[in-house]
Amino acid sequence: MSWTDERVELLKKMWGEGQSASQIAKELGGVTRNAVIGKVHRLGLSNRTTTSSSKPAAEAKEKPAPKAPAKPKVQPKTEPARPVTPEPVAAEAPAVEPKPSTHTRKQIIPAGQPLPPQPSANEIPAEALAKVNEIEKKAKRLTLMELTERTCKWPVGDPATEDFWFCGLPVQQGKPYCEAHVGVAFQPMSSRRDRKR
DNA sequence: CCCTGATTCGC
DNA sequence: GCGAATCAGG
Repeated sequence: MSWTDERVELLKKMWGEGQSASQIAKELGGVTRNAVIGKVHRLGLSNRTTTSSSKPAAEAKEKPAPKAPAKPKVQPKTEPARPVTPEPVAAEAPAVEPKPSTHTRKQIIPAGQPLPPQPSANEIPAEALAKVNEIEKKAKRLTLMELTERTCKWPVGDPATEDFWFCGLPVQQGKPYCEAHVGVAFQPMSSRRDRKR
């Protein structure tokens, strides 16, 4: 297989969408993820919002923009870090914690469903739930038979209905669910402290 | 172990 | 230009 315009176009598109090199390679067929990555680099479109790792920015290799005048902004710290509200860390929060989240919660748990390890009727972080909702839209919607060692086995819908499927997204290493579902499935039981935003 | 992207270097 | 091998990191 060679890099035809079509294939390159698809590559660009998918890469732009944040698809992983392996996924792109799978889609294209006839090439490995290495080939895809190699091509991506040759095309010059490398960095993007990667899912993990990579090089933060140890490099101070500034590419002087065409007209960008040098900006001697000497950052003492590499981390832009979020300006933490200068608040004298008193004891624990005075109890009631602000609940900005809109409770437009949709009942995602019908009834009599053999749900996986759910934190009882516990209160799952609204954020985690929101995350789940989002990814469920992109879920692979696999059937029981289609599940593999690496597909999220989180069930969605009512098993007694046609509207039932398994997430199917790539699982979190080790766990049986994808990242989002792991988030709601495994609650440390006491992780109620602040959120990192 | 699985996965990710980055780089190298012979072809 | 290509991409397997290898590397580095999660």
